[in-house]
Order: sequence, then structure tokens, then C-alpha cells
Amino acid sequence: MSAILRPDEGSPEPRRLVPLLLDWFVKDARDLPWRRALDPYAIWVSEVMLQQTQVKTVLPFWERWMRELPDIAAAAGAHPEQLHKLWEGLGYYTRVRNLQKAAQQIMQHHGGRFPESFDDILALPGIGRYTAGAISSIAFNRPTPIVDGNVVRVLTRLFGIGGDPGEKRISDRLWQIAETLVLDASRCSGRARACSHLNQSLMELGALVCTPQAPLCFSCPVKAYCAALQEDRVALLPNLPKRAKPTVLHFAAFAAEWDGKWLVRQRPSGGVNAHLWEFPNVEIPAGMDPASAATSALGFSPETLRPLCRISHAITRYRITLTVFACDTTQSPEAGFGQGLWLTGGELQALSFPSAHKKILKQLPESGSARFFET
DNA sequence: CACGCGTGGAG
DNA sequence: TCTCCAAGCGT
Repeated sequence: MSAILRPDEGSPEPRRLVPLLLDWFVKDARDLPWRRALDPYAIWVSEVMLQQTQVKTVLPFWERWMRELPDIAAAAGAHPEQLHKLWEGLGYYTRVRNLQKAAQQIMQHHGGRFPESFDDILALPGIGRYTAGAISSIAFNRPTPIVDGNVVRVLTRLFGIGGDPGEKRISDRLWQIAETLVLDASRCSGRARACSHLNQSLMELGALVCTPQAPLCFSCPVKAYCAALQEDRVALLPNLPKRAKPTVLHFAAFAAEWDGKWLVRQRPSGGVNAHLWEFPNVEIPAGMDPASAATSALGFSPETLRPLCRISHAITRYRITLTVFACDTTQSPEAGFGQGLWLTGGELQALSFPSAHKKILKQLPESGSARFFET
């Protein structure tokens, strides 16, 4: 009957799926703040924050962002340091710079109003096929499909698709199924915001019921139509390739204090944590002693060097142990170090640090500026 | 098309 | 502790 099913897969009544998903979404979906907002800007901000990031993590960031930058004009005109501060801890910091670039483009080319056409939305920096489809459907109730990690899981299971979702052939098929479903929703008469709700129902189902491990199939609204469940293949889908093992690295970082100030530097653009600030640090090859590492990282040799803490963190494909030392210098170390700034605790609070270096900040020894480190 | 890009939560 | 992975995008 419907083009989305092949004879060997799924149930014979796929059009039943859409009303079941819509009913379930209205009844069981979480009450998320950006779902109450019908402002495309608010939905856009939420979608960018949610890229590769969990709902629970995003919630406080989104609330604060909307409070401080309540509209497109505010985002377009914000100081870059404020933008990074609002994103500090969320990761993938290119997202926030693209968000501002897009806001500025909307001010320039769309009269400050968020564009409603899918192609105009897709043309904005930081917005790809998924995010354009999400904004177009959620904010404007257009029948544009979305496929994210949740939808991949839901659809591969529901339709018993065993191929690698990363392959173009499989990916194309998932997008086609997603489009058929949202088009079906658009034809449902008497349902408010059906396209928005259908797309969100697929993601919500993936987040709450059709989870990666131990899915709650018994409470799934479409279990009667699930090919994977009928064939007992739920745990095998989606068929994702195995990940490469992370590389272990050791770094040393140095909290150098002089005259009540600490030495920090800004990371170069283009790499990891671009534009964020950090304490001087170097990779420690096996056997390298801390003193020479300090000289290498700081550009001068500190008088004292004492271990402060050890921080484990993972970034992209690296697993890093960061050993942190507190350093004192008795003479002005200005000579010998080119690209750093000596800043007070209060000044450091205004800057954005990668998560690992944020932890160093909290560990800094008491000093005249200690009061700035409360909370 | 493969890879680089962060972080924190869950099991 | 280790592995997976979460409302992906740009190059």
C-alpha cells in the first residue's frame, strides 16, 4: 500500500503509525520550555544547543541564553566574550559563533525576521539538513523531514533496517521514510501542529522509550508495528560501526601566580576549544620532568612548583590526564612569554575556559582575589 | 566521504 | 573504569 514499506519489512498498515505517534506525543511528551515557545528564534537556539547534546544538559543553558539574549537582534549584537560565556561548558564552540553569524545574516538579509522557507533556513551557518527540517517543522509546522540519532534508532527498528545507517543508501531511505511520515501527518485533518508533533514524537520516542540500551518496548505506542520487536532484533539495531579506541595523552598545566594575577592565554582559532582561554600547558612525553615542562609551557622558569590536582577528561578522540601545578615567581616574568595575559580572579571570571581548565580555576590557591572565586 | 569538533550522563 | 552516545555541522 504505502511506498515506505517493502514486503519483507514492517507491518502492512504504516499509516496507522502517524495517529498513534501523534496521540502518544500529546499524552506522554516531556514539558520542555522550548516546546511552549512558538518563537522561531527560541526554537532555533534550542536546536543548535541540542546538537550532540542531551536535553538535561541544555535546559539551564537555554534558559540563561533566552534571558540574556531574548531576540535575534540581541544575539547579533552581543559581544563575542559574552557569547562564549553563555556557551561555556556546552562544547562544540563553533556552534555559538555560527549562531551569531546567522543572527547577523538574518538582520542584514531578512529584515531581522527568522526566514520561513526551508532553503533560506538551510543557508544559514550552523544549520544543516536536520536543524533546518526541525525549525521548519517545529516553528512553522511545515512537512519537512528530520533524521537525527533518535530517529535513526526508531526507524531502523520499526522498519527492520539492518544496514549501516551511515551508508548513503540507508541514510537516503531513512530520510525518505521520515518524509513520508511527516507528509502523512500534514494530511491528518483536525490535528493542531501535526508536522511539528510527528517529528518531535519520533525524537521523543527515541529518547524516552526506544532507547539505545534496554528499550521499553512494552510501553511503546507502535510496538504492534515494530519489525525489530517481532523478529527479536531490537538489540541488534541500529547497526552502527564500532568506534575507534581513544588515544591516551598526558598533559601538564601551570597555574602561575605573580602579583595577585594568573597567567592565561587564548587558544588559536581553527582547533580544539578555539578562542577559549586556558592555563599554559604542554603534553608530557613519558619521563619528562615537570620543571622542564613548566619552562616549555610558560616561557620562563618558576621559583616553586607544587602539584595542585589531577584532572581526567576526554576530548574528541583523546583521553587526557592533566596534572596541574601551582607556580610562584618572585620576579616579574614578563620577559620570555609572548602571548599570555596576567589577570586577576575577577578578570578571569569574565572569560570562558574549556571544562578541564574551568576545574583548575576552582582549585586556585587562596589569595587577595579569593573572594572572586566564590560559587 | 571521513574526520574533527566537547562534554557529561548512564550502565 | 570503560564504552556508548546525545535534537549534527563544516570541511
